[in-house]
Amino acid sequence: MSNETTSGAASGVVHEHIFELLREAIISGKFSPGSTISVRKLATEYNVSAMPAREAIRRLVAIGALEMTDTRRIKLASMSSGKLEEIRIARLALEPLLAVKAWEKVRANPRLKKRLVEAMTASDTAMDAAIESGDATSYARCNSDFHFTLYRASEAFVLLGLVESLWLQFGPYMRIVIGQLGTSWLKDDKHKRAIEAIQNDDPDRLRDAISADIAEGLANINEASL
Amino acid sequence: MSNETTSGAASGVVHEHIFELLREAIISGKFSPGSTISVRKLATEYNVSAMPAREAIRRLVAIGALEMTDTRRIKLASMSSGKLEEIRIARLALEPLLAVKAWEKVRANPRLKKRLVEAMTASDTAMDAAIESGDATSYARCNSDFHFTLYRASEAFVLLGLVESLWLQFGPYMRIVIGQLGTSWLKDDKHKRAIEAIQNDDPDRLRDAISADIAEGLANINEASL
DNA sequence: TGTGCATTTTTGTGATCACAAAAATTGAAT
DNA sequence: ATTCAATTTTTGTGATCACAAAAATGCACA
Repeated sequence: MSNETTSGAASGVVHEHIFELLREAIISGKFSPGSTISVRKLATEYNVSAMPAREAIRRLVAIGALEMTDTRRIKLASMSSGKLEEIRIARLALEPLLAVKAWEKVRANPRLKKRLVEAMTASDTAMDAAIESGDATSYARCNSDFHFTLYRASEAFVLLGLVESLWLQFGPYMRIVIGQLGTSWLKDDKHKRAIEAIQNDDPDRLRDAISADIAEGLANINEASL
Repeated sequence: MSNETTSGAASGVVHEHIFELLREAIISGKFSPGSTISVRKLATEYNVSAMPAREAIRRLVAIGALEMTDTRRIKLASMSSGKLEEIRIARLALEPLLAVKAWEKVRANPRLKKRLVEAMTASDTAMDAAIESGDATSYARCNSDFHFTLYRASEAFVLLGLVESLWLQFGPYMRIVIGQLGTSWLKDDKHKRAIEAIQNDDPDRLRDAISADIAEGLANINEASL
């Protein structure tokens, strides 16, 4: 009964829809690292059969967002100081590049540039609101939105895929830190600096702002949770 | 009739075995970019049922080694000059880092260092033989072995995953170029420089050797196939 | 010989069942 | 109340079937 999901599958194929839902849940921090995920539980939760859940999980394992234990149980990717250091290095190597590439894409087209700046500002404003109201989940999503709005503008989809993989790996832990410490200590001046750098066509300043944001964010995880 | 494969699945789980076989086939260039891959054909070829083939394909699509067309057909990841440029940037950003990390790991331990140098030398020697005999497939595999022998020594598995994804994307096209032009024009002095740099504890020279090797290899693809 | 339509085959996807192994639960004995 | 063995449940994996859509093939017609 009811092959199609009751909510009406967004993208034609069910397992891709489940993948997106699960991905969003991970980024937003709706799973705590200890919790276990299983094919049948996921299928029940999203009201689909086992196959789409299996395929979604398989994809997320493939890109490092989920892990399989030695006994083939599924859980969020574990974290360690070494892994976090690797993520720091990789993000610092890739994300400033993506940011500058995005700026290069919109640089010559005032309309595009205006649209990008507006979208980034919108995410940043929403993030401020999330900080104000202490909503950690909303903060995590807005922060992700801010960065990927910028990065997507680069149209560099290979690099984008690598960076998405990294975000899925540290995202849940960022969320936990915020959950523990609250949002009052968060600042987003790096984001505002990045927006200004794009407006002023200053790639060096953009690079620095993104680098500083990455370093600060991951340092928080390192201090608080390890 | 024989659930277990007649050859006795190497790693306990069938779909992982198929994944490794398919991965190896892609790296070695056993698929031409035009050729189509399908669940049932793959299953028949490796004498397994459809499920393990599906899961292996799903994983390789997730990491960018395979692509799905708009009509959900499966093929090798396509290539373009823009994509190749992205791969170049990402490789130059990540692989020299991995190489230096590997050197840092073995630096203090003469036994480890000796073992690494010997393994790299072995791959390099085998690659020379492949160039000599004009065996493009063997060359592709040896070249991959050389780099990943080094990178694996870093024990930086997050970075390693990113780089593996990149190699699976450009690997087939490197193989094609070699197939078209033969192996006589290939040099591997960059590899020998990398080995010497490790022996002499010269990370700057190691970084440069790896960077030069990447730049040269990808430039060849760019010139020959696009 | 070339062209367009109809038929057949191939293919990705979803659903369901079986099975072994791991985890969770139960319950009895001390 | 605690411990440990026995039982039950959960879980990943493999196998198989159905279905719709796309690709390939065949064939008649010009």
